[in-house]
Order: sequence, then structure tokens, then C-alpha cells
Amino acid sequence: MEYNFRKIEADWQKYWAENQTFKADNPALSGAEANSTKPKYYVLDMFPYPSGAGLHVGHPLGYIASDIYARYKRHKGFNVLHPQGYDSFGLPAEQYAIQTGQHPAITTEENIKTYRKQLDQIGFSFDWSREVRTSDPNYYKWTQWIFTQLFNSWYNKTTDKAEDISTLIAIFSSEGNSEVKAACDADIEKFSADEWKNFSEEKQQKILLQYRLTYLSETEVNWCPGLGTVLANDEIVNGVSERGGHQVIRKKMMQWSMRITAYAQRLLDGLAKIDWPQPLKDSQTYWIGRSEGAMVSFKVLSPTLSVPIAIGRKGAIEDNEVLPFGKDLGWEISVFTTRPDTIFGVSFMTLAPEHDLVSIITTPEQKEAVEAYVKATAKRSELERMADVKTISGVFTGAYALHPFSGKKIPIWIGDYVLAGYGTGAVMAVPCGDQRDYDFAKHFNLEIPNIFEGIDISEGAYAEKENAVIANSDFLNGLPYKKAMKRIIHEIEQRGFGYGKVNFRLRDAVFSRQRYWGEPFPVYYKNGLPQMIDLKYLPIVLPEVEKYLPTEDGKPPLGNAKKWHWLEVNGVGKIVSKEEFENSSPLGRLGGALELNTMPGWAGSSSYFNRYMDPHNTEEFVSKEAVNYWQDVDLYIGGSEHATGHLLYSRFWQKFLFDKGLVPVDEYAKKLINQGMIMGTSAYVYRVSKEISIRSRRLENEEIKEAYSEGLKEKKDFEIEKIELNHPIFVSKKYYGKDSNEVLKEYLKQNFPEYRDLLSNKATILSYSINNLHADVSFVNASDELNIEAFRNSRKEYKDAIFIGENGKVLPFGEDIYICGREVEKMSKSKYNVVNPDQICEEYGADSLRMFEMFLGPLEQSKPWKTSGISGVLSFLKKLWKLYIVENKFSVSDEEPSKEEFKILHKTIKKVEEDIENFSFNTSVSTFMIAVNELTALKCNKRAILEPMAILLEPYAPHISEELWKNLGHTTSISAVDFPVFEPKYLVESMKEYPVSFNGKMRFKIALPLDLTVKEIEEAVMAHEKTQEQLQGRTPNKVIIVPGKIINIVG
RNA sequence: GCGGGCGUGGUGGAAUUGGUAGACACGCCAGACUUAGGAUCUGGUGCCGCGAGGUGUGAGAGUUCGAGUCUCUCCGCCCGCACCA
Repeated sequence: MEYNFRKIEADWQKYWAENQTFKADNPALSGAEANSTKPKYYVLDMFPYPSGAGLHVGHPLGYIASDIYARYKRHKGFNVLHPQGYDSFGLPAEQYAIQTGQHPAITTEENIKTYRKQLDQIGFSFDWSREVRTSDPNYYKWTQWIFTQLFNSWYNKTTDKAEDISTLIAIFSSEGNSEVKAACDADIEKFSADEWKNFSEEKQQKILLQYRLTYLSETEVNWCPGLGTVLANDEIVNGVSERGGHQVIRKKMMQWSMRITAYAQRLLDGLAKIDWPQPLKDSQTYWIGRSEGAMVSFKVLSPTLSVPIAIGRKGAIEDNEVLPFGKDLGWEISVFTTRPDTIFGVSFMTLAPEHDLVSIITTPEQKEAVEAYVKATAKRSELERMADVKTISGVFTGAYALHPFSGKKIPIWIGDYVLAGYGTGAVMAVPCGDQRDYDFAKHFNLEIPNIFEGIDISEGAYAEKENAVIANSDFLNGLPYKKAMKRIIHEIEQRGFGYGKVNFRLRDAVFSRQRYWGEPFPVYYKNGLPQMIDLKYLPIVLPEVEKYLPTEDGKPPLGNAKKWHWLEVNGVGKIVSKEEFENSSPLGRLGGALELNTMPGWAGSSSYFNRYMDPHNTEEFVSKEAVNYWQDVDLYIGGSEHATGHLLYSRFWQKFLFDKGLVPVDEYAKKLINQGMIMGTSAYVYRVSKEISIRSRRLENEEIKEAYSEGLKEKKDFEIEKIELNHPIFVSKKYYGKDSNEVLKEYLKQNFPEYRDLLSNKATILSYSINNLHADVSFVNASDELNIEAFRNSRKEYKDAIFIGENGKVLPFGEDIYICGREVEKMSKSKYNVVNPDQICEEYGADSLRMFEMFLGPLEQSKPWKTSGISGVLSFLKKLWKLYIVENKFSVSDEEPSKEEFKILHKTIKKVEEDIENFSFNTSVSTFMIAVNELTALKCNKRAILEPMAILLEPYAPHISEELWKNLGHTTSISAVDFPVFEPKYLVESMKEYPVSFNGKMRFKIALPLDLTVKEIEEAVMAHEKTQEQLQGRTPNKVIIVPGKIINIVG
């Protein structure tokens, strides 16, 4: 009876699939009796992008952990929902399709098949009957529907929730908009109820568009020419696109946006009630970036008249109203500041170069300089801009502002250290209190007034708040920070210069992509205004196009579609041509052009966890019954890289759906764990440069200097001969960065006879470089030794490669070995360090893979993969297997176990249960190993021990556990059996082996009954001969006794 | 620069939350059985020392009967964010 994991694993995977063992019922819907009394538990994994590369051993880590937990919860009597699906729309899938020249739908389908096969192999307890794919029309129908819900809603700040747009229209028609507090696009002109009613339909729609939760607007976006699309802030990493690392520039485009900013405060508050990792919460908190301060308005002075002058408000500019320079129309620049208390320290203002007012306030004298600067700034890519944040640049506009309190004239500058997208895109500069303003002032020689009592600002700005006492500031003099803040905000509001305000760093999320492989918008245009397509016509199915490649100019590929087709709600497919769609107008839905952009990758993942609850519902996104039963995710496991993307957007959508009464809770995941990354252990080979030059002797520094001074600039001037190698040469690790001169000389002597004499000279040195290149890890064994044959065959170029081994011998003729360098790096194809789970399952089995991944270390920690370590868990499983076998036959004894055997079982139950509850899966694997080692030593084969052991192990190694369970005589799956109950009575001890310490250092141990009193213990210890030996006649000052723990003698 | 995390054998990592540091495994060493072994089994393995013993959780200090664990200072590494007014 060998442990034949290949057969066992295949058999049970088949059994689970055939019996739908892990199908979760919705009791309310199916009326399933069995589960109606069980409490629910929802374990969710972040669903994968089915990329072309398939899974590597790092991917399943989180899935294994969640699977263990899900299986454990089933044993604990829960109705467990543990679904899986695919995030199959979006950039990665499309980029892969482009690379391979195939249609994304085809490659996606293939990739999903591969993923499914790989996942099945590992033995997950997913309920595949609930699978969702974001690229499936039956799924994205509901993504489109949520979009329309967002469009039909506005955010009412008075009730602090999203409401249907009809409530806004009702307010407009009864009282106008002056009292409306909404999250909306900038300032909107005020109108009365009567005015509203008299507005044209078009104007009304335009106004409403500015209030909607998803809206169309001309905004500055991150345009990525390489990908041919705009990107959201979280899709840009270090100034380049997250996918592909392409350049990103700022550009104004008409785009759909999601008004996530409306939820900024609630997204922040919600973090307090969810059990998510602190670093992740910190990231979101920072990303939301709440700051308290004030909005302050500064009047702009005419340089000629010295009176406040005309600067266009947004409305005026949009209407192309040309303002005569120098005429007083009462214009202002407003700024947001977190330090209004330092307002008396303002000595200039700075506007972002993109600020709307720049072109208007600039004086004729400064016009040229300003325009040049604005142009230069616009041209810079995000990457360039980030690369030199230290360079200070800016231009004076020639205009001045009026200090609201002191009445002083303040010069207005523009500078790229001010960001157009934050606050108002303008700052009041307080050089004494802000280092950036300070640096700018120093650089351009601007005034730096000091408003801090007793602070020296000659070296830099004073940014401390808590200890600051304000001076030279009129009514604020002598006030500390907090009091000054209160007073100044009060004054600002009293005098009408501004108001206290909370500002957020969070920006609205751009929602359109100029790509093919995404959800089409359920939108068409009538007179240039967007209209939603009704639910009954959804989904709008992604049309076939001939060319789905993105274009550099940003024309969406959907523009190439000849036909659009979509599924009717009743499931009848219908195909309509683009012309027909645009021209015909039944039901008022086909009156205009369709939206040609598609949704971003995160659209489909923002609410998928709700859809799993009721994935086949054709009438609703999710039924009330299903969502009320499953409520929310109890445990969510996935990567931390989604901190400010998916995990923020999905919280936003959930809050919106909650406001609409569609889901019962406004945070969808109670607990979240970020699994760490499994790193690859790369292998390196060391390649000698193709050319080696020979110098007959080492030149002294003096000689080199001399040679240079004589104008011999190039290195080659010192070279005597150059040898072009005819084969690539690799040297062993030892010679990388160390002395490889001799071994190479030796090699050259043998193979290049014409240089033999020259090379024989002791003084001759070689000049070359050695590069480290990745070698495929599968060519390298556990001792870092390279399989030369395999390496040679991997690339044509290496066919005749020469290898010089550790001892300097040319391989493979000598008895030398070639040693590779090792380094721990992120697993990736390009680093040739990817380990494939299929291979591991084939060689060691899925149960070994599962246990080993857990055994590697704490779930949340990143750790390196080393295949050699897996033999430990395989031999553990073999040992476990043998416990159930006597004389080559499956047999367990029904004899009553001994006290010792019971003790082993129950301490294992206790520890494993605690470990699972604490997600400390690595330590429970060692607990199993200890138990098996101990039971093996006792030759235990008692049913009363081995049956519970199999159940305990099932979450970790389900295949072997099922097989053992069957062989124990059971006919149903082990997965539904109750978890063994820990009974403390088996762990009760009567003796304790006390460690005895002297001054804190453990010297010896003494076994004593646990029921002794402190006094009795002391007597026993003091009487011990070793105690006397240690004391050598001294009397201890103190004897510390912690019953059941330790004894410490001080003296 | 800001925020967060982490430093324990040759390696991955344990340590009941202040109480016997190095569990469990990999690797290595020695041995057994084998035609063979990348199989299996037995024993050993932090470092120094033949030994008794000494020493030891990045460095230094502190609190304590007792510190890997708590406090402070410093050093190093990793991850996020990055001109957010």
C-alpha cells in the first residue's frame, strides 16, 4: 500500500466535481432544509486575471489559505460560500491578445481553461456553479446596470447619501438650487425654481449632468499614448503605466468620471469598522487625504489701476467672455490652505501653470515669459515631472493680489510645484512656514516675512504646528497654533473672505478607456447629451470589430464596429447594424450615436462579490433574499497591490448600492488578509564579454595619467591585442567579480595559439567584462549546480558555449562543476525563476503543495520559494499514511487509546484550531508533523485517534484525508464531518518539569508535582543538591516561584 | 521627505504574548539497509571549547527576579506614497 498521490488526488477531484460536494445553497431560494439552520460564512478570494502565462506557485498561496479556512468552517457547521471566477476584461488580457495576435475573446477563453485546469489540480473547494466572468454578457449586463444607477443618482450632502436624480429635479422645480448641498462639479450658477422651469430641456440636462454620480466632463487626464488610453491615478506607478511601463502625459479630454469624492468622508470613516490590515488602511487613508483648513479669497489688483480687477470665474471663461485687462470686475483667486493661521506670512501667491486665470491676469510685459513656461510645463511627461521635483521653476505674471487682512500688494507667480488638480490649483505662499514656498522665495528673491515668535527662519521654513506661537500678525499675535486657527477662520468667515473647509486629496476616478476589451457603456447620445439605455435592452454586447488595437490618437476601437449586437433580457439574441441603431428610434432609445469608450478594468470587479450570491439571476443584479442571507464577505483574501484601486472602488460602489437600498451593509468585507508574495529564487550564470583585450603589462597610475595627458583618450590606446571569442564563455560563480584573469588566460592559451607567447607572460593582463544573466531555475539543482546540457539546449546561441567551472577547468571534460549564483526576486517569466504548480503537483502531489505553501511561513509575509524544501511535507504525508497501515494493509484498531495517545490528539486539536482561527497556518503544519512523529513513535493505529486526525488534516490535505476516511470505512465525504472537539481533561498534568534559574539563567530542571504550594516548591528546590552546588553556601536574596512556570533564585 | 513593516542558526521559520531561545522542516555530517539512489531508517547539528563551561535573537542603553518580546537612541533592510498647500 503505497501512498499513490496521483491516483488519490485525481479520484477525489473527480468525486467532488461529480457530487458537487462544495455547492453552497441559498436556503431562502432553494428551500434547502439541510442548510437553513446553519449559519452562513462567506470566504472570498480576489478573482484572478486569466493571463496568458498561467499560474505560478505564488498565485495559489491566498487560495490555499482561504480554502483551508472554508473547509474548516464547513467542519464547524457553517453553510460556506466559497466561489471563484475570472476578472477577464481589461488591459492585461487585451495586451496578451495583442501580443499573440489573437482576438481577446479567444485568448481569454483559452487562458481561463488553463487556469481552471491548474486550479482544479490543487483541489480547491470552490463552488464552481457560481462562477462569474466579468467579460460574460450575462455578468456585465449588471455592471452596465450599476453604471446607469450611478448616472441616475446625485449625492445629497444634507442627507449624506446618494439619492435618485428625481429628488434633485423636485428640489430644483420647487426652490431652485441655491439651498442644495451636493457633491458636484465645481461652482454651478445659481437659479430659482422659475428659472429652472424655463430652462430648455438641453440646459436642464447639462446642469443635471454636473450633479450625477457618474458624469461626463472635460478633464485633465492621464493619457498613455503607448496603451492608447487614459488611465486612473492608481494605474500609474512612478509616472509610467502600471501595465507595460509606458509614458503618461497630461491631456484634456472629454471623459466619464465616477464621483468617488462624494464618498471621501464615508470611505474614511468606514475603515474604523472593518478588520483590514493596518498598512492597507493607512494607504487608503493617505490616498483619500483628508485635510482641514480654509478657503480664502484674494482679490486681484490691476497693475495699472491698483484696484481689484477682473479675473474670470469659471462660467465666464467657458462662455468665452473676453475680459478687458485692467477693468475692475471684482475678480478673486481662491486658495485652500491648512494653515490659515499663517496668513500674515503670505508674501506671494503661486498658481499652477494650468490654472484657468493665468492667461487672463498676466500683464503684457510678462506674457511671453509666462506663455513659454506654460508650454514647457505642458510638454513634460509625468515621469519627467517626477524625476526633478527639486528643480525650482516659475514665472512672475506681473499681476498682484490684495492681502485680505493687511491690504498689502502681493505678487502673483506661476510655478509647477503647484498642482492643478489639488485644492483650487493655487496657493497662498507662506515662505516662513512652508519649505516649498521658502525655497521658491529664496530662488526668486522674494520677501520672507517671519510670523513665528522666537523662531529663526534663516535656514529654512518652520513647519511645526504644535509649538508655534504667531507674531507680526495683527490680532493673531501671541496665539498658539490651535487658538490662532480658530480665531482666523472665524475672522475669515466674518469678513467674508472665505470659510473653514475640509479638503480631500482623493480625485474623481476617470471611468472611460479607449480600448476594446471592456464593458461597453449603456449609453447613447442625443444632441450631444448622454442617455442611458434601459435595463430591458441590456446587456449592450461588445461588438465584433476588425481592428481592436488601440489607436495612438485615442479613437476608441469600437468606432470600427460594423454591427452592434446585444442580448435581450429574455435571452433572445438580436443583432442590429450601427446605422440602424443610430438612426432608428423605437422606444426612444436609438436616437443617437453610441458611446464608443469602454469601462476600465476595475468596473467588473467592483461588485462581483455581490453577484456570487445570486449569479444566475436574470431579473436582478442580486435578489433581496440572497443578499439578505449572505450579507457580506466574512473573509476576503488577496494582494495588497489593490489597496488604492479595487479595494477603494469596490467600497465606493458598495456604499452607493447601500444608499440605494440594494445591499444591506455598506462595507462588504468584514475581514481582509493580504497574502504575502512568494518570491522566486533566481539563478545566475556569468558570461564573459565577447571581446577580450590583452595588455602586455599592467600600467601604473602614473603612466595612465601621462597617456591621458598626451591625448590618448580611449582605453584601446593601452591595448595590445583584441581577441574576439568564437563561443560564449561562462565562468562559475567564484569568478564573478573576483579574479578570473588566470582561468581565462589559461583558456585562451589553449584555444588561441597565436597569442600563446603573449599570454605566457606573467605581467600580461586581460581586459573584459562579466555580465550576470538569468538561467532558468529548472536547469539548476539544489546545490546550485548548472545542468550544462539543458542550458546549452535552451538557446541556439549557447549551443557551443564554454563553461569554466569552480576549479577553473573547462567543462564538461574536467571533473569540475559549474556553480550558479542565486538571488531572491519576484517571480517572473523574464527572470526565468518561475516555478509551475502543475509540475509540483505531478512530482509531489497537490496535498504536498498545499501544505508546503502554508509551511513556508506566515501567510502575510513574503517569502522565497525553494522547491527542495517540499520533500519534508511529502515525507510527512507518507509517514501519516503509514500510521493507518499494518502489514501492508489498511487496518486500524478499535482498541481504547492510551492516555498518551489521547494527549497527543487533543493537544493537536487545540493547537490546530487556535492556529486556523488566527490564520497561523504555518505553525499548524508543524503541529501535524509533531503529532505524526509522536504517534509513529508509539506505533499508534487506534481508530479513536486516527479518525479525528484525518478530519483535522482535511482542510490542509483534503485528498489524502478523504482517502483515509474512505479506508476507515466511511461512505460519504469527510468534508462535511464535524470538527473534533477538544477536551481539556486529556491535557491535565500532575507533574511539571520546572526550569530552575539563577539570576535569570537556566541551570537545571526539577520535576515536581503541580499541586505543590509555593512554599513546598521552594523547600523542594532549596533541598536539591544542584541548588546547593550553584549557591556554594550563599543565601539567596530572593526566590521567585511562578507555579506551573518557572523558578528563579536571586542572590 | 512622509507613512508602514521587519532584523532570531548555513536556509525557511518557531517561541504559550515578559518565564527553558532556536519548535518543525530544508541543508549539512556520521551511520544502517541497499546492485544503485534525488528511496527508507537511526543519530548529530547556534557559535567558541576535547571538556567542565562560556556565549548567543542588528548595535547600545534602560525597566524587571527574569527581555527575542516592553521603553529610548542608533544602524541596516523591505514595502507604500511622493511638490496635496
